[in-house]
Amino acid sequence: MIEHDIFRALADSTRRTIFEKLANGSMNASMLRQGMDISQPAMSQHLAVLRAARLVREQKEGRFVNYEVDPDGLALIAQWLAKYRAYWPARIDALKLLLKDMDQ
Amino acid sequence: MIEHDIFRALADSTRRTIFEKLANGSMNASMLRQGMDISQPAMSQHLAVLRAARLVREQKEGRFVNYEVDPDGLALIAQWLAKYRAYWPARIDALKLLLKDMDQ
DNA sequence: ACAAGACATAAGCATACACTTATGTGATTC
DNA sequence: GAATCACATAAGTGTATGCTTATGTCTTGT
Repeated sequence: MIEHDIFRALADSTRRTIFEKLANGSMNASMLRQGMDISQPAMSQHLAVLRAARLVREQKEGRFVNYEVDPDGLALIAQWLAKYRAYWPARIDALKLLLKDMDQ
Repeated sequence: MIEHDIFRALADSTRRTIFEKLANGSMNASMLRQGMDISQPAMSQHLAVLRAARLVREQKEGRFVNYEVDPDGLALIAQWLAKYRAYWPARIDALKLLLKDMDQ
């Protein structure tokens, strides 16, 4: 189940950090490691988990592998969230923000 | 970190099922167990995790404890998701629906 | 061709987690 | 007021998970 993979992938704070980094621009695994105090295999394993969850996708470039955010994963979260829209109170600032951003 | 609690809580399929049940109407723990093949302590522990993540809140009624969806948790997911709005493909129906609902 | 670099995979290990059984707590019923 | 019910908590256990070190694969540079 992809839904399970997504939430499991995001349950780890290191993977959330990696994802956030990629959201600010595509990077290869070595660049991602910079300033993260994480071994090369650990990074590779985290990226594999994020890939399985479709939160990230790879693009091989020679001996480098460029990683970028995969919109599919985010779309699936949005879909999951949309199921519960009946519970979103209109007052919540986060949602207003959301609305504003999507309006343009 | 509440963000961590939320994703960790949703990483478990049993807890997602519980949450989905509650989204269809408030229930106490015993009612939630029906048709779920889960022990009473296990249910209690799952509800504690969902509570810590602010995905669910309790309302004590005598010796019963009624559980309902807590919009705060959902709002926090929406907030998290909003950070990556640049990557949301415009085509996604779930998001369009979302937008429409929030517009009124 | 060979050395080195970028990354993936394998195997082992310590910790986290979801479950179990047992017990505790507070509210209701008889 | 004693038994029962609804639920929480404690303690123990097997499995999942995230890490490590070691090694493999493919590409690039010389």
